[in-house]
Amino acid sequence: MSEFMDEQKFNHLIQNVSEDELCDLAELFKVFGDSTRIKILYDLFQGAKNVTEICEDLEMNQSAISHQLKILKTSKLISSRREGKAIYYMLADDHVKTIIAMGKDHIEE
Amino acid sequence: MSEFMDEQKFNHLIQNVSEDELCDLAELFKVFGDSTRIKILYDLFQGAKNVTEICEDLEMNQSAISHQLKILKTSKLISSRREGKAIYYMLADDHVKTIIAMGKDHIEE
DNA sequence: TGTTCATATGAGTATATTATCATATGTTCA
DNA sequence: TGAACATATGATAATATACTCATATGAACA
Repeated sequence: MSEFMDEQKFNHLIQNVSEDELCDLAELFKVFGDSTRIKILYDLFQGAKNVTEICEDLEMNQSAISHQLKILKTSKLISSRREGKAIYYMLADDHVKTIIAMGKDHIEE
Repeated sequence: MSEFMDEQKFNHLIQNVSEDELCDLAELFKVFGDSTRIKILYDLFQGAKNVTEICEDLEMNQSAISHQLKILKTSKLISSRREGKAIYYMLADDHVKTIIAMGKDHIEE
């Protein structure tokens, strides 16, 4: 079925998805569906970064970044730890990379 | 790296993604980030359906569905064929199923 | 050709979203 | 403790989005 995924797990995942689960899925993808947020996520592919570093990388102001970091954290796509004055953000798990890779694979055709 | 994807292809996909490509990715995920659209896509997991059938399945009015079908088609997530008066829509390729499966896998944790 | 069925489309409205600005919170260190 | 740095947050304004309504387009068939 899929080029990338074990067929049994794949079939399990896409069977009998309830309306509520579909809404949760939409909420998840909505988080990926903003260029600022996806740039932050991609920036974190390099490893943990604090807010100031992310602001510099994206050339955006601190408040805008903080607002988006909050959304990413609420969706559990990133986690954070404090180090002195700075707060470091990092990807929560490999799903983020995988989902982005899937999207890219689609676009590349 | 990923549980689901060949490591070499995976690494290729996520390396050196340009800012423009990240914006395109955001645009793609934005399409998945609406509950009506994701319900339509999931409805089409069952196979090709015409507009009337989709309206009945989702219990939504025809105009709303047509508007969203247009967005899905523009993003090349679905394709269509005419059969007499009816127009049948179907998933454009397996990426749609894979991306949704990835999202579900993330949510299930 | 005119009527009916199926779908698409444009305009308008209500809602959601994002960035900015101002300011608050929290940490470090003199 | 107070100044400086790092981050978070609330309010606002601008923009984007999705649904509805009315209507247009297109196919089939009498």
